[in-house]
Amino acid sequence: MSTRSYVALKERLLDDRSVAALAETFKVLGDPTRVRILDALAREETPVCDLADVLGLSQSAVSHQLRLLRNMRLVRSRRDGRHIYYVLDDDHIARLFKQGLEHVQERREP
Amino acid sequence: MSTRSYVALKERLLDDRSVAALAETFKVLGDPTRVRILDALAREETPVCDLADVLGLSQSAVSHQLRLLRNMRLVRSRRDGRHIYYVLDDDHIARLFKQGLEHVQERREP
DNA sequence: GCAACATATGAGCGTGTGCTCATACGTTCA
DNA sequence: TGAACGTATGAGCACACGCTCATATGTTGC
Repeated sequence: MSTRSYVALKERLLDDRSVAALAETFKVLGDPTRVRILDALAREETPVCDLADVLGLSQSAVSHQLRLLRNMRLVRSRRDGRHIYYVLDDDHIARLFKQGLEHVQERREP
Repeated sequence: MSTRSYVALKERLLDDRSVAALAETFKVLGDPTRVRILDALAREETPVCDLADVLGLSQSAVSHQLRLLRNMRLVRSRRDGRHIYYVLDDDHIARLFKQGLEHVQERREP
C-alpha cells in the first residue's frame, strides 16, 4: 500500500447515505427506456397508452417503469376517465436531466 | 388508445443517440461503488491501493471499476513507480456529480 | 350488466453487472 | 536476478433488471 497518508481523504469522503441516494438517483436515469419516458413526460402530460405507442413499447413495459418512477416520486399521475395521465413531478430531476443532456450534446463535437 | 393527437409529441422527442448517450452517462454514475471512487478522485489524485483501502474494497474490484471509468474517459491515470495514480478527467461529469449531490441533499428535508 | 378499453401487477425468463478468485504483468530494490 | 509490491484482467458466480405473458382491476357507454 502507498506510504503516503490518506487519512485526510478518508475523512472527507461522502457519507453512506449521500452515496446511496446519489447512486440511486443516477441509476433511475441510467436506462434508455426511462430516459425516453421522462423526456416525453417532461414535455407534456401523457396517458400510458400514448406513451407506449409513441415510444414503441408494450403497455406493460411502460406501466412497470412508471410504477418505479412513481415510487421514487419522479412522476405523478391523475386519472381522467379511463386514462391515467402522467407528468414529471420533480424539478430537480428535470434540471439534472437537462444538464446531462447538455453535457452529452457538447461532448459530441470534440 | 387515447383519441387525443400525440403526433406533435412524437416529433419533439429526443433522438436515439442522445437517449443512449444520456442513459449511458447516468448509468455510470448509478452505482454506489463508482460514486465513491469518483468522489474520492474528485478530491485528490489517488493510487489504486489507497482507493481500495480507503473505500474498504478489494484491489480487484477497484481495478475493474477503474477500467470501466477509464474506458469512458471519466478518469485518467499516470504511473509513478509501482503506483498508478488516478484522477477525474471529466469536468462535465464532475459538475453533474455535484449537482446531483445538491439535489439529494436538498431533498433530505422535505 | 356486460363488452370494450385502459391500466396495474405478478411470474418467469434472458441478460447484464459487480464481485471474488486466481493469475499475469510491471516496477523497485537488495 | 529474484522477491516483494502494485496493478490488470479473465473466468465464474450470485444477483439485479427489464422485458413478455397472462391476468386482475378499474372505467365507460350501450
